[in-house]
Amino acid sequence: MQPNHDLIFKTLADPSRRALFERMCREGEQTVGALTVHAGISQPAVSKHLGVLKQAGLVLGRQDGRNIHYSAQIGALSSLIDWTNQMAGFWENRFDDLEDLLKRMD
Amino acid sequence: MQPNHDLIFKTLADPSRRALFERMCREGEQTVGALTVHAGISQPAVSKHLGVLKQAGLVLGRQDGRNIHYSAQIGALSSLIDWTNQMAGFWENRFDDLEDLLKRMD
DNA sequence: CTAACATATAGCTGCGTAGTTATAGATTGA
DNA sequence: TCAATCTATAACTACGCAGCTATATGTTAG
Repeated sequence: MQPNHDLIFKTLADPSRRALFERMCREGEQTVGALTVHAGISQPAVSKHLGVLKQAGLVLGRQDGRNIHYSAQIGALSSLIDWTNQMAGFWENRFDDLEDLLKRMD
Repeated sequence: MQPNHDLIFKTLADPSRRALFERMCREGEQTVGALTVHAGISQPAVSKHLGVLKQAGLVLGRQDGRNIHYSAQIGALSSLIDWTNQMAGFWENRFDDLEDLLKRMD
């Protein structure tokens, strides 16, 4: 699990892509066709977005005949959570340092 | 606190911008000049990024003479945390539903 | 085998934006 | 007031990429 924060952020920065991911989180496995119906964009556009999501590890495809069922891989969000926690950690450490400094100034 | 997920994701999707934000989280208030030294891009580019970060509420500027000290507003990340929790929530609910279904099938 | 269906790829177009240099605006010190 | 310093804005360029249509690939049904 490298810190591929860039890939995750860039992938989720697109609204269409985020909507696709959200739908899969809400409703589980979905075929490309089903996703296309609600996406408001063309099927090729959906396919391309799914490719990007897959590349980022956010989604997995399971072939079933001529359908492919895509599902959200919630674990891929850990990268996001890690980054956020890291930022919050830095934030707190700075206050801890300040506190220490103030204590030493008694 | 609207769900301006789009703004937050788009803002943090840029590596230069994320690096600036990270640095402010790590080291607290920084002047534009100090940030520019480590950013690897020109001062105008840094200024523009700071403008975008500010617009997204991720950063705040405090004027001090001819310097402006920018600081990370860690609270703005709550939008990100909310979204992640929401996704995880959907995920879990789907398993709960499945569990219920299986129970009713006894 | 063939037609119909499901998804992916190719090729193109337009827009958004990150970067640049040049310059303006603002603030301080002499 | 003038020069130096710090930051922001203007104007431009280049590139990435999201969207489209058309078509290829793959799969099942008949």
